[in-house]
Amino acid sequence: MPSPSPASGASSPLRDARRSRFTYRQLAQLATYGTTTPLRVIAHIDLDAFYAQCEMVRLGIPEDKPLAVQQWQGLIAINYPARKWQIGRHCDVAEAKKLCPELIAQHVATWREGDDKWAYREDAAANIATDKVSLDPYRLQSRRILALIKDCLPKDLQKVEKASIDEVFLDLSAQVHTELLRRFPELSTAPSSGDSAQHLPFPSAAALDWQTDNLVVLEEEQEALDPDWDDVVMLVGSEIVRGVRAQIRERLGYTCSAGIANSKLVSKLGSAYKKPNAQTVVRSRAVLPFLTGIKVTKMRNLGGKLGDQVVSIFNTESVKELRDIPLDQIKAKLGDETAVWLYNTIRGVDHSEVNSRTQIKSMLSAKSFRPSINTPEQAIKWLRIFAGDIYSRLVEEGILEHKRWPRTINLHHRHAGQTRSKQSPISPGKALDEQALFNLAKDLLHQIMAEGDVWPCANLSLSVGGFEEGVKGNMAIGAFFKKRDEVPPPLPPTDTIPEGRTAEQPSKKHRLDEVRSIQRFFAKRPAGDAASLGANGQLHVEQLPADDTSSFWLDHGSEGADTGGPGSRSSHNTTGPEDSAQFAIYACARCKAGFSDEVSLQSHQDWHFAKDIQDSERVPSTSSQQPTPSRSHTSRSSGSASKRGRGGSKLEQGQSRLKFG
DNA sequence: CCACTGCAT
DNA sequence: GGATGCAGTGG
Repeated sequence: MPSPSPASGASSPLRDARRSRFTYRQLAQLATYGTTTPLRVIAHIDLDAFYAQCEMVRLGIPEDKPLAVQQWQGLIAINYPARKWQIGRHCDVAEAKKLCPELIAQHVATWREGDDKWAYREDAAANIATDKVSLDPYRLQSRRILALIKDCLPKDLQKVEKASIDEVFLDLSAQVHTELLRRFPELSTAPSSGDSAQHLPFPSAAALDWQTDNLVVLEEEQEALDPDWDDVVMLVGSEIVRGVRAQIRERLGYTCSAGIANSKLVSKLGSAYKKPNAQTVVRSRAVLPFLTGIKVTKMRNLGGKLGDQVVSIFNTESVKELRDIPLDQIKAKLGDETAVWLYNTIRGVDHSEVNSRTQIKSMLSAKSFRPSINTPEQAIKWLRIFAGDIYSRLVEEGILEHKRWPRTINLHHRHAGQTRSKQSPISPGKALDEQALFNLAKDLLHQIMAEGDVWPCANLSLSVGGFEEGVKGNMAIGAFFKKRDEVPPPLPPTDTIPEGRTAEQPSKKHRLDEVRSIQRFFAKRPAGDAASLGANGQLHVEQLPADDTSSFWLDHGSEGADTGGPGSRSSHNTTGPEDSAQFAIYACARCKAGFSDEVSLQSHQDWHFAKDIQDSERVPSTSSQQPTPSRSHTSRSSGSASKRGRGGSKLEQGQSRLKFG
């Protein structure tokens, strides 16, 4: 249980000078992802200015060129070269160009009424009234990166949580544990007393080589302390992360920053500490000094109202000053639970779990209207576009193969500063196509309109969620080659990886939801189609296609920052995210297999897809205390979400065609 | 199960 | 600020 006692473990006062502060038990807990061991190793990886990098890679723009991603007149991502010109998120395009005339402002892709697919369009910004942003290109890149990260880690010792489109948390504990036993055989011999509370011997190798890592600067006396196992595990973790980052860079062309620490909380702050393209290790001895330099509102869950409340109540943003406030005094202001959570947080104490989850739980398509819209006809036009957008993404999720199936649909609406929403179940028994989604959405709109006060409407959004897993890997591979058309809904084996716990959260209750459990199985990935980190923490690269990096986006590049609309592009095609568009024959980017036609390649890629799913089902999970309400988690890697570009004309990477109404 | 709120990128 | 996504609260 979380106790407000200061920081990490090992507080035995009667320590043998030649023994570690840590015990055999604490070491052993690494193997099971114990959430409270002070030896735990968590990494947070954050892509640098992600959308901007996606455009740089897609367009083949040299790394040092300033580029920003434009959305209407605003900027939603600014790469690091552009930041040198003081360009920030608050700038609009005009201001930014004034600051830096050479800035490349690439507008995001958009859906356009009457068109059946998203596209990069030169005139997007001028068509805010008819276009809606599509973030699909970034979702696709996100998936590729995530799949690669998973491929870099041992299949049976990985725990990966997709935290957002451009961030992941890794719990490296089990992998580090394995590596530790390999490097330090003395750890494998049981404690002489047979008591796991016995302290470990000191690590035999004294000096640790941190290579290019950033270490938080410490006072000399702190730094002078002998390295103990908490330092060693961080070193091993940072080696793993360095390898993963190198792969992301080499194979996909993206840079990222990472933090390695004992908790999600601190690792996340660590990844932000130095950017771009750097990693920061926060050893346990460095946690308090590190946090001292950070504003409380920068800490997770304190960036909003609660953070403001804390600042105004205690009259300081300083973590250091807040640490001087007695717990009781915080309790008096914030209530016991929140107070304890805050007390721990500002000391870097966070036992929240890294959830094995890489799949999306809901998807949303939204539009803010400037100016507002005023009629049902206008609204319905947008519902059509939302339905198209969401349907195409559902297809990517594997709805056609029943891999996943959404159970609810939700329409939100904003009027006069107020928002209202209506939700309804999606019949699991009926075919779900674009038209069906559209009809459901219209229904919800009518319900909302029935309650009045709708117009003018400033915002509409349609979302689906409550995904359930459908028939998955237990399907023979052959089944993936069958026709994919409307199929009956999935009869999902309701499932969930037993996991979930969020040790402490501010001011929230922890409902004990049903934690349904599942058995996952499946054959192992045939060795050799990916880079992986062996138990020794070294990166092993086995036959990953060299062209994987260059073929995907880069072949789009040479035309510069043009519109890229399907109509404006000539010779590259793209049927799927993995293909090598520049070759006449169809080659699988994953394994180099060649095919003579698109259909064969697609089938082959579907096989990869299926295999990825299977592989990803094997992540172990553990439980500890305090359940968190969770529905169905499970993980999959989607190294090759298969896209169908059926039809003749060119599509952007990963696009799918839609029929609008 | 539904509607809403808060936090986050 | 806009487009997303997640988790939690309370009815």
